[in-house]
Amino acid sequence: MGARSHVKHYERVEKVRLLVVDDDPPIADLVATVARYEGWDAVTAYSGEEALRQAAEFHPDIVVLDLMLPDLDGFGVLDRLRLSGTMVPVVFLTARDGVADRIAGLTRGGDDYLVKPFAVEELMARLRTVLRRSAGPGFQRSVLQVADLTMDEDTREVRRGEKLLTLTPTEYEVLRYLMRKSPTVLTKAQILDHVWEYGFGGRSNVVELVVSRLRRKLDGPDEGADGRAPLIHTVRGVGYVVRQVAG
Amino acid sequence: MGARSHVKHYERVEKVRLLVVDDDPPIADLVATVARYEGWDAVTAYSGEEALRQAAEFHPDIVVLDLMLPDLDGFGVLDRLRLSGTMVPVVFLTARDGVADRIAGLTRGGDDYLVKPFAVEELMARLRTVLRRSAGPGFQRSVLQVADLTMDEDTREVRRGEKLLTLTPTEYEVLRYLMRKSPTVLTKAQILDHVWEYGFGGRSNVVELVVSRLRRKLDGPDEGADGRAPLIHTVRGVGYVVRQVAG
DNA sequence: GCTGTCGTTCAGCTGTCGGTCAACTTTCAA
DNA sequence: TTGAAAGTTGACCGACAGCTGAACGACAGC
Repeated sequence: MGARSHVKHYERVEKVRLLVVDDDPPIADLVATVARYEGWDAVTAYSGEEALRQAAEFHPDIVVLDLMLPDLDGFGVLDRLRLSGTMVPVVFLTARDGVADRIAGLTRGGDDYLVKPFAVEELMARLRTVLRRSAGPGFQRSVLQVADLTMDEDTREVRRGEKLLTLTPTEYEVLRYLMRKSPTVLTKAQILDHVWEYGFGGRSNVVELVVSRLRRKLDGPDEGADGRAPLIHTVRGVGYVVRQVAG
Repeated sequence: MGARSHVKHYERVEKVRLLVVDDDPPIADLVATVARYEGWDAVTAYSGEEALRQAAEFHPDIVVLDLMLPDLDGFGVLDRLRLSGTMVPVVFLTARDGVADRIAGLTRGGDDYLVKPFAVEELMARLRTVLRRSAGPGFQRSVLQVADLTMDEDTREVRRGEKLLTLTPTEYEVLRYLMRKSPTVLTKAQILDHVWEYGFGGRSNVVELVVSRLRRKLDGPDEGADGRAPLIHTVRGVGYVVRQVAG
């Protein structure tokens, strides 16, 4: 990745060790693959017992834990993890209309949760946040910056120069992904795969549409007067990229 | 958290050392996790004997002590702690309809108590208060401030500018949590998990409702005349945040 | 026991968001 | 030069998150 020098947050020296627990192998593998692609060490477990074994052997820094497991459920796994003395932070996965009430309480200790189906970038962002927070007090803010465009991932403030921008959730996610990968060119398929929930059927011009709306907010509605130099560039036949100069 | 300069209270240089004693591991771990999340050093003990051992080794600055313990009960632990000469402050945990009267005498020395089930923010607030008090006479007031909104955690006075506001307990807790974490955006789940008692099932629009009432009290009922610039902002799809400028 | 306060549930309303569609523009190759 | 493919954007609308009035039950103070 190399081009991450613009990401001014706490960077671990050693690889992050991630344990993914989900009884649905494709999901577990998807998450593990994305994490490895980010440079992390990732292992998977498809059951509660396997998860406990892996946790004991692998000593993960963070765990992604599905609540719905064949043998021991997510809460059981968590209890036994805690009983064994480990304080490893956990991000839970849960079905949308599943046990909504049982979700209450999951964000108390700095852990977090996500409903399925989730978007991969969303999950990775939560994992990074939880890791940063659990790294101790005085942890660094995570601020992405490209040219005069800044994004504070804690306050969700996005600024072009001094001007504060108001982005919708989707716009925010797309821009974050583009900024994080800047100055790499991303295909529309990549953006779709990372920002939208896995299993999103509609393949249309959603990405183009969101980019269009983003450009208007970033550069100003009027090209001439208020307009600044565009930051999101189209690479025809390939995709989009955020960087200062045209490419 | 870097951006906590608006919290004008006594800040320790070294980490606070907390010992949590509860025979229910999930509860003890919950408290320990939250404390670590706040940047404290925390250890747990699941029995009276273990508590005494930990106290001798770990030299905590403060102790959270459940009264109901398998071997030695909370009073016993306290007695032996005091016999060993330590004056470490203690915050007791007790069942709701437990021995409320016997507790009363215990809170003399600057100690405090809380009935189970409690809300984690409530517990952390008490711990901070007790710590501040035990830091000696002439301890600093803890006053939270965001823009012209101030909250005195000792007197529970909340002011918008000069105007004194009257908040209900729940409103006070929600606002305190929001102010303490300002300018970070908090999800409704986080607020629910931290301000309400653990084990609170009600997964509804309580948070929205409290925020709605808070806004009316903070900004004035009438948007135009008496109305001030809103301080609590909705971040659609995410949660709420308290800060001066719109986000 | 009565009364007022507080917290919660419920339900209706409203505005926002995100997606589809289609018309329009730009780019590029033949 | 011209046509097709790729990209852009305006118009539209269904779904739903969030807001709030109303009502109710629990509880504390008198």
